[in-house]
Amino acid sequence: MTQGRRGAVRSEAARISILQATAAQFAARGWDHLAIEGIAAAAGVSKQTIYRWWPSKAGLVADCLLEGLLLPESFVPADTGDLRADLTAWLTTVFVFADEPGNAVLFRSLVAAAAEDEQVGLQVRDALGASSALQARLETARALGELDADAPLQQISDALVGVIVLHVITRASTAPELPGRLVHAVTGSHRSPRG
Amino acid sequence: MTQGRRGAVRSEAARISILQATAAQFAARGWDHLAIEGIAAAAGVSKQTIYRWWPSKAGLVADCLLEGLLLPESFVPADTGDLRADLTAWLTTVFVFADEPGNAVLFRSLVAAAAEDEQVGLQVRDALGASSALQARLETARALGELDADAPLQQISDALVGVIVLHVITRASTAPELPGRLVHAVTGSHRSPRG
Amino acid sequence: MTQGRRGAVRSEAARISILQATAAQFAARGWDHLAIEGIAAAAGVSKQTIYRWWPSKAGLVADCLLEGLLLPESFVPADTGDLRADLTAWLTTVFVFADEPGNAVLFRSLVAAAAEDEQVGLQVRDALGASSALQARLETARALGELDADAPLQQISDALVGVIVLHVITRASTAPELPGRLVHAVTGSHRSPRG
Amino acid sequence: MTQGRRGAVRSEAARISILQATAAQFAARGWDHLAIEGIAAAAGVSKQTIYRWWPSKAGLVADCLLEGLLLPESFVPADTGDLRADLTAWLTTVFVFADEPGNAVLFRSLVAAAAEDEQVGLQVRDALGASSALQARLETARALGELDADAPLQQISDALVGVIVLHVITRASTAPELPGRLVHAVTGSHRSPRG
DNA sequence: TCCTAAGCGAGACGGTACGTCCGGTCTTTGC
DNA sequence: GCAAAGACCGGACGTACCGTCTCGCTTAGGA
Repeated sequence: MTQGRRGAVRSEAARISILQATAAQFAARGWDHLAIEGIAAAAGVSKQTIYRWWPSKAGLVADCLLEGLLLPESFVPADTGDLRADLTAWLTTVFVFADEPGNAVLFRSLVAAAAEDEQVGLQVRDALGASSALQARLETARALGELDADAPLQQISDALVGVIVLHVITRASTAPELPGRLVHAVTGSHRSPRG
Repeated sequence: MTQGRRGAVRSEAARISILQATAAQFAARGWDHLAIEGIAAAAGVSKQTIYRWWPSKAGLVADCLLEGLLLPESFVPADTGDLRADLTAWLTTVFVFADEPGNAVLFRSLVAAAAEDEQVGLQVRDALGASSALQARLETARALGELDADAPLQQISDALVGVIVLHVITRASTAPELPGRLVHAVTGSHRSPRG
Repeated sequence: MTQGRRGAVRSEAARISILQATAAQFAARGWDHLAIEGIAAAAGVSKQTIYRWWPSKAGLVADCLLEGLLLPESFVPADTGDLRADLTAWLTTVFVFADEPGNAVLFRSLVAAAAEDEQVGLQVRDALGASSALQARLETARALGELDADAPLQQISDALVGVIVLHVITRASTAPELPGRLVHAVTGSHRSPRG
Repeated sequence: MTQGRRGAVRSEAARISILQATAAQFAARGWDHLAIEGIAAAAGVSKQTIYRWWPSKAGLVADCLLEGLLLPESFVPADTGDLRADLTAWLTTVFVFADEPGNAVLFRSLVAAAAEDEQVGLQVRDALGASSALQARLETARALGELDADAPLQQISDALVGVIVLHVITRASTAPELPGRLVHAVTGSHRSPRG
């Protein structure tokens, strides 16, 4: 009944090995010194096996992001009932992680990769929480009246994620009070404190 | 009187030709297909002349930015007395420029270059107005009471520039109302309308 | 009684299809651009089916020669009673065939294949008539007294075939009188005309 | 006054090193396992330096032949006044050399290379003496009356060289009397012994 | 009638080499 | 002493085949 595809089946071991090697090399050498040959060698795989399944090194990186091999936790803001505190904590976490010397190269490389490939761009945006988790947190806050009913949630989350990206690009040093000020700037007083 | 250095002096013609060729190739082929050999050929210059004066292709791009060869006008927000309107107009200008098909590659490449090189990163940030012009406009607004006295100006401008960068990365399509909503998100109600 | 082998039997259709594809590809692309994958594709056969039955591409070519798929007629000298005339005619035929633009590649490739593989080497030699037909014609001539009783028949035929091979290798152009002169050189006056 | 070409000059060391490596690899691995990458590695040279100066591996081999790196002595027949003896000695020398186990691969590879490339073909023919030295010896013999005035010298030498090539191809074993019989066959009685 | 061995197509896999591009360095010549 | 021309070593690109190896199916004797 099944239409019966013939021929050997794709090697899952090879797939995993390739993605892990990609993640390792990407973190170690950065986006534009990332070499398919290097990945193949590190993965113990022939180049052709990579080219058979991925169109480019961008595709490899996008898949690594999908599998969570590059950004291990996917930065989910907590929900303690206090939106600003939660966002500040979340932003602090991201900044601390991104400023970790080992991760700085990784983050910059992610931005570079995102700039050169649409897939990676979207993946990075999601991985930084822009779409799902962060959005959800904002919606909760709006439902609870912490934000105005017409607050531009999408734009708020874009601003937050954008700030992270800009931070990565400019290699700005992070003062401890920065996340709080950023959250303050971005959430403004969409819910008037006096309201 | 002159302290007497002998030998030929640096050729200004070569310098200009190189930077112009860099700008042209950068816009045409993007950051990571930008080749020093290609620049040298297009500039009618030997590779050595490039390596003698610049340490890397990032340095070339940084110099192009400095000379305004890549972002011809440096996006300066107007000052009509209405901060939100001015910022919205400014943001619209930037988005329109960035979404121009010919400029999209350029912008993405700038982000990629910025991510890989600190010099370029800072240069890009300034070129997008984050430091000087945008900052000045915000200060004016604060002085006029459009913003609270303790409004986090630096963070507001970072959020705006960050949003631009994120927009470039994710290749998001721009709805006409988007700049307004972003400005709304970022300027929030730092000065309460009811205050 | 039968020693009992079970399982499907070798597909004659596949065998033929493979040899025909080999012959076609060999004539079209030459010996060292001859690809097993190409043969398999052209024959509508899997690579494994080829490797199951032949050890190498040389084996394939040798089999093609055996089946007469490469040198359709096996150049046989006529016997009109005049040895020199017969050999000249035969040599002319071979030269004309070999100089045919479509066949030149084929001949050169045959020599290349012969040089790299013993089986093919012997097969080619036979196909050019060195052993059987040519030899037989010389023996007839000797029996009739056209050649001395102690004429070195084997060496005469080797010289003739060798000249063909050299001609193929050097891509020499063929003057019409060349075959006659060669026959003259090689048969010399083993039977003295004055004798 | 000199027309003045600028830029670094071709490295003679590299040229020599490449040709020597080619000769070594060719003798060791044969024509169709001869790899440009292998030559480059053995010569301590980048691939580009090879491709800059030679169009193909055939060109490399042809140059090796020109420089005498493959066939060290260029097989010149002696002149003792006895043509047949000289040719027999010469042919014996060639056969002995070609049957040397180390040289057999070399000779076969030369034939293969010659079959695939015209330059190499002509070079091989010359190196085997067909054109100059052998021809000269035959002319001397004709002048002395050892050969008829109208003896087809070119064809005689072609037959001799052709026999060598055929010998190489068919991997025939060489009986000691073979060269004599071949010379007998080829020189026949162009000068009638009774004349 | 099953069982089992073999043939066969498809095709994934680790490799080797291809010929090209470009990086960064060095050398030669001319101004 | 700068600049052009350009050769050089090295590393990676993406492609083509190699020969081996599963897969899932078909074919054809023995049990």
